[in-house]
Amino acid sequence: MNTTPLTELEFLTSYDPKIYSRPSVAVDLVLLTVHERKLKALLVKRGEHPDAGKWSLPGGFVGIDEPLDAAARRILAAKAHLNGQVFLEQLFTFGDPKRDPRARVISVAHLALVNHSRLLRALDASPDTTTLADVEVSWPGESAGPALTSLDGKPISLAFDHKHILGAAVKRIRGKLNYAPIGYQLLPREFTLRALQDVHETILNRPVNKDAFRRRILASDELRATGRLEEEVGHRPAELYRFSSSAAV
Amino acid sequence: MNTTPLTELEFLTSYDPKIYSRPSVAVDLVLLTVHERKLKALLVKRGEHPDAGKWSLPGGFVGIDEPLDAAARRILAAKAHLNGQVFLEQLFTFGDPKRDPRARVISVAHLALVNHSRLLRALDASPDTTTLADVEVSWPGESAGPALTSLDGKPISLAFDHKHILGAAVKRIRGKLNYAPIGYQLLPREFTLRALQDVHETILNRPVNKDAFRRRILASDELRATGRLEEEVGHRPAELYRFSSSAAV
DNA sequence: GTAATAGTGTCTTTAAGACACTATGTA
DNA sequence: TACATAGTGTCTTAAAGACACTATTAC
Repeated sequence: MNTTPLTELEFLTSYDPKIYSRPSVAVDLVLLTVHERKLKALLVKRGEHPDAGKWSLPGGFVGIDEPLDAAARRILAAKAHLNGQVFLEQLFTFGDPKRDPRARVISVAHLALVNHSRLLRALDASPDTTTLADVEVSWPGESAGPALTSLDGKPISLAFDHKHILGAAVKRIRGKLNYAPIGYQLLPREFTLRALQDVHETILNRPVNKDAFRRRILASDELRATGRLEEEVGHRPAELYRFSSSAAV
Repeated sequence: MNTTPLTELEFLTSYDPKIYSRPSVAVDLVLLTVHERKLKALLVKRGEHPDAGKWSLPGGFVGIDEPLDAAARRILAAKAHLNGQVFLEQLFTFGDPKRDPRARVISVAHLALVNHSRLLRALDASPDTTTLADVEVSWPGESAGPALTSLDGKPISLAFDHKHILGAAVKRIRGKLNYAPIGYQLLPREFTLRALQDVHETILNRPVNKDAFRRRILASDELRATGRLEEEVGHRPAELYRFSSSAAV
């Protein structure tokens, strides 16, 4: 058996005759945050056709030697000016040949979560081609579908298949809430249990039982009480907690 | 604003200067089945370097106009001779730049499930470069890691990063068992509750409570009793069930 | 009849939900 | 003081686990 390494070109042409019509690979980013009991996603305004003027998820092509998550973090830094620790995970790969009318572009969608005030500070340094749109999903529980987005109460439509990517992101974060401690990613380092419950209710789009929520969260040993209280709230202040393995933010 | 459509070449060269060094995109397939209380995966023997002679997951490049799931089904037909209805879902996209030493190949891994006897019939028509290897995973519950594979009790190592792809597949199917009716995908059209429980125990690699399992499965309304009994079993025969929405197999 | 597994009934345990009650800050 | 929300204690409910018991077929 011939074990002499082929050159990359030999390999590709022998294995993949369509080497010169390979798909492009991009990363699109669903950056979610929660503010005032609303789920919000970062969008950027498209400057070029197709869909020029429409809002879209931030994205970009993957470098030839760049890991997928590195591309996602590069886009996170470029479009949202977020550099430090940010929750990020791969979501799903969208590969419909017609999803981009110009060419075959396969998009490896990623989900990122960041707390609202940190995001606002970062976006202050951004051009005004970005916005935080409200995200609404009508479907409950385990079902799924596209997400609806609006700005100042007015519905907006997204470029390409981005409403489906956003829908997949909402489904993912709803599912993860049940078994993974991710709510704190959307809050400042110290927060009250009520604030965490608000985040859960916003994401799930339904009320959650206060007693059971407190019992479950505290029993899970994921939070650490600080002993300090919130201030200036006009009523009895709640105790502040931190996430236990404080690699957070 | 110029709204004249660019040609694809103009678009790609302006947007993606590295057009001529784009990654290749492949699909790798984790085809799982269960037989005699063992989880098994379809492997193919590599004929070419690197890793010539090693076992690997079946895979192939994605056509320029081919949807990702279509590529997965094409590979399913080519490597396992499976053509009809087969459970298939996208798993995860593996994009480490060094995962293939020859070139940048991004792999969109897919998970497929099929019942053992149907698979054996299909594989009868296959060359002997395929095998069904035993899959073992040591990590329990929600944790994860690479999978171990063995043939006739002897450990085998897989090509590329395929042990990690296989590990992700086992994690996925374990998670899905908790909320989705997928066990029946691994059984013939009619099966006993005990057989379904065996499948669950094999995948989860732990015993499951018989009473609770029966109650939960029957309450979920996913199964339909046939009224008929299994035969020739040497003891009291169990009733045969079918999956309710019998799009199955 | 015995062996072996199928299938049922019921008690215990665990976690969620309901709800009333007390606690403690601001105004 | 009133008010609003924080936080606790306990009862109810739902589902899982434990376990004993009956049922039915092969032999």
